Amino acid sequence: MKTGFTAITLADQVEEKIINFIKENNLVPGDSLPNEMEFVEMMGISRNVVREAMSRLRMLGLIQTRPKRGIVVTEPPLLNGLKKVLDPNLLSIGTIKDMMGMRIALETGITDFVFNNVTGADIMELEQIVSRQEAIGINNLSVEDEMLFHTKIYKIAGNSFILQFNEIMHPIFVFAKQNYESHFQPINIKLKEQDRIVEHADLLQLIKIGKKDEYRNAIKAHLQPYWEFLYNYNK
Amino acid sequence: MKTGFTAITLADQVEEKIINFIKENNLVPGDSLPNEMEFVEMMGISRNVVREAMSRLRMLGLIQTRPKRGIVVTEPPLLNGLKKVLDPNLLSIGTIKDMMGMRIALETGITDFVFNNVTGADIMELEQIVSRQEAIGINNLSVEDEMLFHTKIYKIAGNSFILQFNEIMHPIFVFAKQNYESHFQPINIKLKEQDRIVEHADLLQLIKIGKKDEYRNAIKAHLQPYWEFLYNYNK
DNA sequence: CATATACTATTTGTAGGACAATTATAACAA
DNA sequence: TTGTTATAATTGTCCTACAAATAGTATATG
Repeated sequence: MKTGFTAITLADQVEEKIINFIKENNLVPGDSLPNEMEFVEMMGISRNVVREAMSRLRMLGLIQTRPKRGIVVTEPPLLNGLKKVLDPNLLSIGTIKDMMGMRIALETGITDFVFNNVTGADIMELEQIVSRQEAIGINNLSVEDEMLFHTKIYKIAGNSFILQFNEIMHPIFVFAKQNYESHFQPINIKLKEQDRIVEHADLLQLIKIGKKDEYRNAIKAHLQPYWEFLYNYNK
Repeated sequence: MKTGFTAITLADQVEEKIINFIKENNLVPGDSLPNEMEFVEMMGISRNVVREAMSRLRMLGLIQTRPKRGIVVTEPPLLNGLKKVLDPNLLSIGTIKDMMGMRIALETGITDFVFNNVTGADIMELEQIVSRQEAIGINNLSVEDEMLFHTKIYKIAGNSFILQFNEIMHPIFVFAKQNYESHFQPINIKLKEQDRIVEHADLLQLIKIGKKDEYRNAIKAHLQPYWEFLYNYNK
């Protein structure tokens, strides 16, 4: 049985042609595109097909369309597509594991940026986050609590693309954490057996005393259990 | 003048509803969706609108559609959308700079993975790449030549998502490199004034002798000029 | 009985026409 | 000059029709 094959539709081709049209004519955000009927005539196809293609580009944020005004090129938000597609239910464990790996690489990789940019005010904010989390108790931390600390770290790094990427990865982290904890419940039992777990307080301390290399190792140790766990996990 | 506002169309809403339908019913790759006409009746809209929404999901790789068979959920390739949208002409310098920053963070961040996974065969392959590049001469390296070395590093890291991401970022790297070199031509003049440039041969040497921390600093030094350059660059 | 072939019905793919909704532009009025 | 109104152009939505592909069934064939 033939499987997986999907025909290339006219909409697919027209979508590509329109993207090429933008590139070949060096259009930049703010420039106008020909209107729907002009594309219809240019390509000898029906308006429906043009509209399907435009609808795609519109969703990606590559164009904006308004009655009478026509079609205008816009600066696309880069991660629109990824956001819509990133549902752990639809992804293989291998993919989820790779994404957690990417997250680890990213968060260790921004260490230099973090240490370059961090201010006294940042540290104060981190201290507040940590003390609030200690009040809650490490065993009761929700994923959102957990996220607060990391998001602040990303903000200090000062790269809005990375920040955005991290936000979008959130469902993956939720998935990894929930499944991890449902296996090693309660999580702290498992962790007490090992060397003491790396907590946010430890990470903050390393930032405060400027131990960059130790921080890099610590943040990795903080995240890696979830990644390693995914090796043995079956959905 | 009102600007930037784009109406929320029916297609936008239907797209969202279909995605929610998949999530709420816990559909996984291989499961079937209701066909077009069923959605038409469910939502009281025209078939055109449903088709626009489906066309979007199809583009993202979230579904496959075939006559008679209907609509089937598929595991989405995560970066379909990003790939279509990533054209340096359409992006602000700030965004491009952030993406280069992400690349630097990623490539430094995978250092641990690289050193954990690297084999003798990998090193031999890297040696071949480096010696070929030295034959060409560092000043004559095309972006594609340059890329060969880095792509191999990413492969060693063994994370296909990161590898894919790097491939998609290629246009950004081309843009950064070309503009950098058109400012400091020839690039080597500029670099000779500084401490000796970090070349692929140096990176390879550090891998061979297992100097992980030095490698991490070196790979950063190797890439950072492009990133810093973007600060002062105006399109 | 097994296997290949042809048929049928269903569903997506494409086309074209009609009208509604929106709004940039022009024309006009104050 | 400024504000209002009319207009015309363009996208947004709906509808109908048919083409193309194909899963499933029926039929023919060895």
